[in-house]
Amino acid sequence: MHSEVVASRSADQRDSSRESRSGTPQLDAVSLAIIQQLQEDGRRPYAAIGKAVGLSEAAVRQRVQKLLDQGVMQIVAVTDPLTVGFRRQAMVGVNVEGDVESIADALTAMSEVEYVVMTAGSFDILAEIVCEDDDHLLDVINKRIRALPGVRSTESFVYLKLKKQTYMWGTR
Amino acid sequence: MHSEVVASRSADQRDSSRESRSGTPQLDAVSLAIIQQLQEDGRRPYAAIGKAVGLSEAAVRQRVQKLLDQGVMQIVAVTDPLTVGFRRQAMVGVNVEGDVESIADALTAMSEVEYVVMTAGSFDILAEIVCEDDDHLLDVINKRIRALPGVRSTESFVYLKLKKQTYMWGTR
DNA sequence: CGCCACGTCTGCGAAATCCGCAATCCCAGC
DNA sequence: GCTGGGATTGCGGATTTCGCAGACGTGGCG
Repeated sequence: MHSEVVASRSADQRDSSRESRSGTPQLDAVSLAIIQQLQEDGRRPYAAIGKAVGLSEAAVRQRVQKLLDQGVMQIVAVTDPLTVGFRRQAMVGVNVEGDVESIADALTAMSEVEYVVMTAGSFDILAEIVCEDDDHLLDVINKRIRALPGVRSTESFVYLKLKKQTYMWGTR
Repeated sequence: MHSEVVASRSADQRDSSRESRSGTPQLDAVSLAIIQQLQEDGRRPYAAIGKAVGLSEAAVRQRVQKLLDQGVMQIVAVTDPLTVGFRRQAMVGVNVEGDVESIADALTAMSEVEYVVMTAGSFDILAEIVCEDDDHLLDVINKRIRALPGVRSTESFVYLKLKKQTYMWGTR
């Protein structure tokens, strides 16, 4: 009933030969299993997680703390923006002349911008915007984003209906 | 030190005149403050939250449980896909002929698709895809998405660099 | 007005959980 | 074979969670 993870106890928690280029350590099967548990319920007690992954309560606690410290995961409350009073959302595609990264940084600094990613394709940057109403959205796009020096053009996609949003990376 | 929320105790926790059209109840200031606390740390103890928002431990516990039951928020672990072994991500814009929603549903059913939203603009649907490698990504886009009957065209934006991703709705 | 129903808040004791720490184990290097 | 570092375990003590009974405030109704 517990989908026990075997993983030959205390194998390679951090095998330095498997570091990704960004310096982020790879995760072993046990840590992955711990993350999965916490993706189902971020408040699940350490003892319960330990039983599921085959580790003691203290060991789970230690690994969770390390994962948090390393920034591999965070345990947070996520909400539906609509119920929290944000009624307009949009994805904005941005084309840039000159330094793309500095524009991306400028977008990152805006509190209405939830999500910024540099892409390959017909946009240089995609940014998701969360606003309270149409006026607010219009203001952010036309007055603030298009005003940035280096922004050549933008294209907006106003959200009509959010169909799916999961946080289950690795739970497949 | 605690940014106390006053809120004239036991005022309108759920004022039925302020229901949004979707039937989701509006949140009062105290619940919002609780959510903010949990957005900073999803495992923060109820007593600490209570001190911050001016409520007893039991009351906070009750409200959090209700927020979870109502689906207003969820407390989960979120990770950086890269560190969990997903090396390719892309946003895909989809154009549809016929029923948009049924295509959106089909995308929603795919485990590689993290995010599906119906939009106004030059795409009918935006979908975010999380894959293990290029082959996997290619397979999902060309074999699975473009094969859906009703999909007229797609345009892909492969992620080069994720600059920002927050879960702080309402914390502004 | 009195009364009741309903929802929320509080206080409190019992059970479960979290936390820190010292001891142990395991592997790699010398 | 010995040693060092990291991971794990076991264990009390402090803290937190949990369930529940009682209090409080509001609104409906005879």
